Amino acid sequence: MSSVTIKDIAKLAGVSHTTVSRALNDSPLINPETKERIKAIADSLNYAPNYSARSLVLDRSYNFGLFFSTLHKGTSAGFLYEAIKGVNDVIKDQFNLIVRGIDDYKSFHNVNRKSFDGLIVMSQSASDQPFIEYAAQIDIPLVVLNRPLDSVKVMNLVPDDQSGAFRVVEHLISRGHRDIAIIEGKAGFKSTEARRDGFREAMSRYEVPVRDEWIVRGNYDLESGHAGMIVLLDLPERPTAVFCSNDDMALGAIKAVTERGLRVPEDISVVGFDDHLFSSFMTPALTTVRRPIEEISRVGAMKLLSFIEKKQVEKSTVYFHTELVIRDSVKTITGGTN
Amino acid sequence: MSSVTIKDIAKLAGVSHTTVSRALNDSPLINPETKERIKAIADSLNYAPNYSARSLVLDRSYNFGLFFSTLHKGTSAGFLYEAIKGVNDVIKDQFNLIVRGIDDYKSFHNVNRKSFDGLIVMSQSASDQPFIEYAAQIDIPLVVLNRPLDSVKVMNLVPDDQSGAFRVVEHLISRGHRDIAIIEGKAGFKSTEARRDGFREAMSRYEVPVRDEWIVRGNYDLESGHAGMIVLLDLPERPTAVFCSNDDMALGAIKAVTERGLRVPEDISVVGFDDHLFSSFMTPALTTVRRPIEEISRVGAMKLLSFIEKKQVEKSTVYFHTELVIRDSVKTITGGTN
DNA sequence: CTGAAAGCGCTAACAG
DNA sequence: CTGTTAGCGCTTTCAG
Repeated sequence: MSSVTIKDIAKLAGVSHTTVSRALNDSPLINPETKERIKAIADSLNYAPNYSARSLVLDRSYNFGLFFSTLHKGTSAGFLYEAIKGVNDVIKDQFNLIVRGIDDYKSFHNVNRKSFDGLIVMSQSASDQPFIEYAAQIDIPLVVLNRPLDSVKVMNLVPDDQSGAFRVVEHLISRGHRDIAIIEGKAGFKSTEARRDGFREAMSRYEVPVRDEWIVRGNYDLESGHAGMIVLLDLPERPTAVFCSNDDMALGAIKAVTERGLRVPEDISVVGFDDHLFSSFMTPALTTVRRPIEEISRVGAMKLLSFIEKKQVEKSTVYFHTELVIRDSVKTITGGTN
Repeated sequence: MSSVTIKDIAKLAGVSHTTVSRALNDSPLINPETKERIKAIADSLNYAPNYSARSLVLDRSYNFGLFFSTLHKGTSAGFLYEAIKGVNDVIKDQFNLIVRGIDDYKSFHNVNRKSFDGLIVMSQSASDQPFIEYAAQIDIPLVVLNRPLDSVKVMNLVPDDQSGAFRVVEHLISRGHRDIAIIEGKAGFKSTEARRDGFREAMSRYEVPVRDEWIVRGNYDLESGHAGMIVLLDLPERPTAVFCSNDDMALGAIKAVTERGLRVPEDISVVGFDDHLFSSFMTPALTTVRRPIEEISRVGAMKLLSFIEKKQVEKSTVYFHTELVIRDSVKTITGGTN
């Protein structure tokens, strides 16, 4: 039961272990017949290479790190799911997919070229800036997804949140809304800013005034959307539409509306951002913006793979198109501008 | 920039690399002063051990495999999320958490003691039976979560789906329902059977007749819940309550009800299973059963950890309590039995 | 308390 | 086409 090595095979085949190594690695300079013979023996012995030994000599770990800002707080299930799915689809079983929360590290020392052939950072907040800078500095093949970086030069794949937010707010305006509120995302998240900027851009482009009391803070979770909507509903002058910075908060917001005996979209319109799996099944189905996390992850994994193979990295920022998804949570107000 | 080894440290410290190794591993038989000196040098050099080398000699990989039946189909985002969170919380950074879909393997050869110190299989269907049998046979520390096994003897941690289903159906009955339908889960999943059994158990215990046309198939996704409810709604005689075998299907089912201009729970009651994160925020908030995946994963990881440390495995089946969560999706029918 | 030497399993010159 | 030899970085006897 104890594991078989190339030496065992060598003995049985009557050759040197070097020949076995070459045969198993499909070296061209080896007799096709002996190669087959060796492979047959290896098969019959259920030989599996010792990756630690191979890693040691080849200086490759066969590890692919997928690092999230955190695994405890702020990461939504759908987000984790799409990212893992996207990356896994690409690497299959050529690499080990190692999932990590950056905030689980006390020290980054053990994150290095020896332990990881490459790193994908799924960045959700500026909190992982030190890690990204560390990774960039040790010169490990690296791809940073989701959060646009300014300082560090790396391969950076990000959704175009701002234009997505712009389009969904533009959509509200086109349906005749002029009293539009925003429930913002978590403070410090770049996406929070980008979505707010898209909101403001649309408002100013169409010359719709922004009212301070209609800007409320959230933190991307259900509860904060719920709480935020209550604040808005309690205002003397209510908005007719609310842009929630993600779908989770939109769900919480709609709950708050319902609890007051009001209805979406009849009494107040609500839009979200992300297009979660459940968003089309809510009542009403949620108008939102689709952020292609799975696609970004897939492309990120492919890029990283090619960096590793070519032993050379590119550095650039690539934006991925976000898409307005129109459903039933927005009411058309007569006298609309469109 | 090229990485520093214990030999480099040895040279600087004026000792042998053996001594460095011992110092860094906190061997007791070493002079405390030299130990400190060596550690200081190691720190200043940013030394990080080469895990491939250490693995080779120690015959440990530091890899912890978390294997799902599939990563493509059938695994819900929340499920993946809770499992990863639970396991990660336990192993922190002592191990690499390697996430895998069993159906991504062409051959299991590379899953062995050399590559993994231990395995957690999050089993969702009988399709991974061959894998589990393989793992049991190579005698690797192993824990199987979520799906109850009959043949193989391993450490098996599972939610008590049947009693959960029993309790939620009992709840329907206690609220006066006697016309109760079920939308079943994916065929071939053990959980589908267990929940069906709990349903039947409650029905027979309280002597409520089960009607064939009120048993409809689903496959655990939103769409199938939607489709299943349409079938039920089109029946000449409708049930007053529907037990959906998971929350995703309940969401789809409620959508179908709403589309018909009917309301939950006024016109028809709906309950689910799983207690997804969003279930309390649906309208109406969903009555369901909580399945403690995160807890099961956490306990599973702890067990596996101890197997690895003690170099000895236990084999038994442990059930985890599922919990009825009462919310607003069930109407009380007057003349109820309770 | 410390060092010399061996070896984990594998690949890669270098010779033939 | 094949074998000999060395060595990847680390831990562990075995001697001092």
